Amino acid sequence: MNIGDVAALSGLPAKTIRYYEDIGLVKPLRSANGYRTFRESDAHKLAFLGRSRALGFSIEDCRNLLALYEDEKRASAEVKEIAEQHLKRIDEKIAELKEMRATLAHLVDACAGDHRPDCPILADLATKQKDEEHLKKTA
Amino acid sequence: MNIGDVAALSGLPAKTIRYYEDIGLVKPLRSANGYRTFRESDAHKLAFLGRSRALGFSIEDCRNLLALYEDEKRASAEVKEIAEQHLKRIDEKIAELKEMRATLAHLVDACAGDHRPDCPILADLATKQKDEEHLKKTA
DNA sequence: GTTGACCTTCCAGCAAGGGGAAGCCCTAGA
DNA sequence: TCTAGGGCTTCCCCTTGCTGGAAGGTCAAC
Repeated sequence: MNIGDVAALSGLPAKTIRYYEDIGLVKPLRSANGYRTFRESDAHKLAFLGRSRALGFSIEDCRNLLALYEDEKRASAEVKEIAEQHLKRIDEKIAELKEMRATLAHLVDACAGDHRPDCPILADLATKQKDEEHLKKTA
Repeated sequence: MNIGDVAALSGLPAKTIRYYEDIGLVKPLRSANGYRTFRESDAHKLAFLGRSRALGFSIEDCRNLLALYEDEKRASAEVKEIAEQHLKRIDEKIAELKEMRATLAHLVDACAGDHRPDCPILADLATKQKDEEHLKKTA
């Protein structure tokens, strides 16, 4: 298989596949003309990577997951550990975004959004920075 | 004020402040020895930027917000528009993360996490990529 | 033989800074 | 007066995970 074929199969852009070779995630063979030649197992790995990435795993996580996947003697605990860590990071990110969202929604609500210059959003952005310290100190 | 002072005031690292000057967000003066000299208004802007960034606005959003902030004749509608767009992006991101989270939590739950190699997480990562297409085609 | 679709490598860049080197500047203390 | 230290400067590379483009080789079809 050439890179185009495996790209179509895995759903990954050819550029991404070359990059994955670059960083050692896959090791396709080369044919006489210099083209990359992918085996079934390479296509399989790439699909695995695509799926892992889609779940938000970092490249380093993917590398570890792939190694575990290929290790017949792995302990599922190792896989679970990686997944749980990632789950935790996702939860943290969600919490962070929700907090932003709450503040922002509040401000958007308070803003008239008309032709006048008065704007609670700008007022908040302009004043909070010192008030926060103030509040902490005086609280 | 030197950069260290304004860094302490705004809570931004000196590196970040230099970067913000680089990309034209602030324009501190220079004293004879080459040191940056920040006015009150610069400190104010930097705090504004810090707060905007903390709410997740992109640098370009920040640039626009800052311009509106300084424009006495702005329409609050313009500010609101930027904030609403950002709110929308946050909501999309949260939705995306929640979907990842759901899948991942499901898999983690199903995994024994012991010394045995059998692992639903790996099984899922290994098979979903083609099944998905399959499902779409055969559905 | 010549298009046009592939494929190759390399270089540059995105966001939004962080790390660290090499080298001024300024002040305080012995 | 010298020296140590801390702060400041510029510069360039590193990060994550790719993406785009330029310059050029290859291959199958017409």
